[in-house]
Amino acid sequence: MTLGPAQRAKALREQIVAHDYRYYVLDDPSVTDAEYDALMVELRQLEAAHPELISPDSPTQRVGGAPSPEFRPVSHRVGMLSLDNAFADEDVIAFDRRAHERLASDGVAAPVDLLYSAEPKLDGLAISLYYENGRLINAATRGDGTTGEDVTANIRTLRCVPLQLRSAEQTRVQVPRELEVRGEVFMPTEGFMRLNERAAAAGEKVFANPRNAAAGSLRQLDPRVTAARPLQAFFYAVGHWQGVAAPDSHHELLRWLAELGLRTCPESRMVRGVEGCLAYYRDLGARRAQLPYQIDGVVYKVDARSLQEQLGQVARAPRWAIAHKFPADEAITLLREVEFQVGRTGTLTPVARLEPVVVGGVTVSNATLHNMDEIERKDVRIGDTVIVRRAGDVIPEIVRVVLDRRPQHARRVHLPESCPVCGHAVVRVAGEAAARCSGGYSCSAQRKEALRHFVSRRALDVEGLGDKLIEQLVDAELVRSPADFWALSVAQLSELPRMGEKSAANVVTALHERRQTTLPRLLHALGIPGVGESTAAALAAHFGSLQRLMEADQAALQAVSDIGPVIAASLRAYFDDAGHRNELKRLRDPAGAALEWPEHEGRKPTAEGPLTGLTIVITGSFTGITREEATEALQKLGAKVAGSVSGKTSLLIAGEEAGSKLAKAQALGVRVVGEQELKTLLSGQPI
DNA sequence: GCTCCTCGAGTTCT
DNA sequence: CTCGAGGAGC
Repeated sequence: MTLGPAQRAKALREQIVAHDYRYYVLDDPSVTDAEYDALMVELRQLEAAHPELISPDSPTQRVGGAPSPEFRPVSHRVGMLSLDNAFADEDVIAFDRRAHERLASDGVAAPVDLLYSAEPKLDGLAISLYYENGRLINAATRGDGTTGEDVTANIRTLRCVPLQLRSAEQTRVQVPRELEVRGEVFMPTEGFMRLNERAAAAGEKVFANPRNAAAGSLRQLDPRVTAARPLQAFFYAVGHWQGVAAPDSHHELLRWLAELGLRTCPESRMVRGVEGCLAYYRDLGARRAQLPYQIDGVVYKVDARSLQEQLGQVARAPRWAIAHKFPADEAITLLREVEFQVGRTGTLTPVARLEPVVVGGVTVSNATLHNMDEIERKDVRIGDTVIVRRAGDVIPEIVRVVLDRRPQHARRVHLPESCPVCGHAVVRVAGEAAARCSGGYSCSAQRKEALRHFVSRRALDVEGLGDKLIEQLVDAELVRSPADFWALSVAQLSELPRMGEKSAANVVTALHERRQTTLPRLLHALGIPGVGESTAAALAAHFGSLQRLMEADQAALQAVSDIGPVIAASLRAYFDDAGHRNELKRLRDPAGAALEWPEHEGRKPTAEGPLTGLTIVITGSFTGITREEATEALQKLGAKVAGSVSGKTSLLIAGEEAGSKLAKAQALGVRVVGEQELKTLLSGQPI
C-alpha cells in the first residue's frame, strides 16, 4: 500500500533526523551522502507540492523566514560564567588543593583523588540554546555572560543542532519540559581553509582564524550565508532545566545530552586526580595539531554534581572548574629589517619588520624591540630567524634568535647617529635606556606625536582628528603647534585629499566644542616630560590655576605629593621656555584658540567617603559601566584607585577577561571581587 | 642607600 | 601589557 503525502513526509523527516543523529552525535553514519541527499530532495518536493505539510521543525526549514534586521539582545536566565585560567601545572595543582581544602572545611568527605571530567577547550563561540518541550525556541551568543544576542535564525542552519530533541520514545532518558543548553560553535580547521581559499579566489577578504570565521558567520544578517558556512557545535553544559531529574555528574550529563540528540565532544574523558588532569593535558597537547578543530587548552570539571554544588562559585567563575591553557602560540620567522620610530618625546624605538607570520591566530609583521639594551640582550641581528610570541596574547614580542640559523650576512643593529625623520643628532644620556632625537619641536615626527597627544581622548578629546589627518595637516604646514588647530577653517580643511566639506565642518565643530576644557586635561595635553594624567590632576588640584602653577618655584612644586626634583625641574624648564609660554598665551587668547577652563582656589580636599583608606585596583571589563566610570565613582566615595596590584592593594575588582592583575592578586592573597560587589560598593553598602 | 610602588610612555592588530 | 624610572618610605 502507498502512504499518503502526510505520512510520507513524516517518515522522511524521521529518517533524516535519525541520520543526522547517527552522523553528528554517534559519529556513525549508516547511509551515504547521496542517499541522505535523495531523502532531502524527496521531502522538499513533497513539501513544495503540499505546502500545508511544512512544519517549522522540518529539516527543510533550517533556513527560514526573511533575513532578520538585527540581533536582538537576549538576557540569559542563568548567567553564563567564565572559567579561571591555569597556565602552568602548579596552577592546576593549586586549584585541586583549594577544592580539597574547601570541601574538607565544609566537612564533606571527598576521595583522595577527585574525579574530574576533562575536555578540550574549543576556540569558538559560546552559545546558549533554549528548548521547550523538545523544540528549539531560541539561540543566543554568550555576550557578556548576562546578555547575549539572538542568533536563532543562524543557529537553526547548523545541521548538527537539532531543531527537535529526540522524543521520549527514541531515547532512554526523559525529555525535559524546559532546557537551556550551552555549547561552543566552531569552524573545523579544514572547512576554514576551504572557505578562505574560496574567498581568496573570489577576491573577498579572508578570515584571520577559524574563531573569527565562526563569529563572522554567526553574525550574518542573511541565514542563507550562515547555512553555507561549515559550522559545527559541541554541547557541554546546562544552564537551566525543568521537568526532569538532573544527572548526578558531568560525564552523565554529557551522555544525557547526547541521548537527547545534542552533540558532545568525543574527546571528553574521566580522569583521576591532578595526575590524571595533567596526563590528559599532555596527551591532548601532543595531538593538538591532528585534531580537526582548534583548541586553546583543556577544561577540568569536578565530575560529581554534589561536589560542584558544595564548591559553588566565586565572582564570575565556578570553583569546580578551571581552564588549563596551552602555552602562548609561538612562531618562527625572518627579521627583515629594524627601523627606528620617533615618539612624542623624541624617543627612538627600534621596531622589527618581520616576514608576516600567523601567531595566535593573527598575522604579525611588526614587533617592538623597546631599546638598544634589549637588542643587545637578545643579540638580535638583521637577517636573523627569530621566535615571535604574543605577550599576554596581545602584543607581539621577539622571544629569542635561532642562532643555528644565523646567516653569514646577518647585520648588527646600529643606533642611527641622526634622527631618521629630521636629521638632528641622536643623543643617549648615560645610564638611560632610551635614545632621543634632539630635534625637539622642529622634528616633524615629534610634532605629529605631540599634536596627536594634545587632542587625544584623555587630553583635549577632540573627535575626528585622527592620525592620518594630523599627518596631512603637518605635512601641508597648516598646523605647527596645538593652537593652530583652532585657526583652521572649513575651506582649508576641505582642500585636503579625502576630505569633504561635511567632514571638514565636523572637525571644526569638534574643535569648537572642546574649547571649554579643564585644567587637568590641558596640563596633560601639553605633554610636559614626566607629567601624565595623574600628575596633571595632582598639579591642578594643588595650585588651582595655571597662573599659580607657572609662578611656583622648584620648592613649591616639590610640595605637591608625587612631585620630586626631577619632575619639578621638568616643569620649571617647560614654563621657562619662551616658546612654550607663547603657545600657552595663544591657547588662552580669546582672539586665538580661545580655550577656557574653570579655575579655583586650589588644593581641593580629597573626597572623604565610606571607602576612604582603601586602595582599589580595577581590571577587566564590566557590563553596565566602563572602567573609567567605575574609577571615578569609587574615587568620589573616597577610595584610592591604583593602576597595578601590589602588597598595598586592599581589593581587586575583576571583570570579564581579567588578565595578569588577577593572577598577581591571587598570588599576593589580595581579596578579589566581581562586578556584583562593585555595584554594591557604588550603592554605598559595604561588602 | 635600598626597596617597593606608581606613573609615564611606547606598542600591535582588528 | 610591559618596561623604565621617579618618588616615597624605611
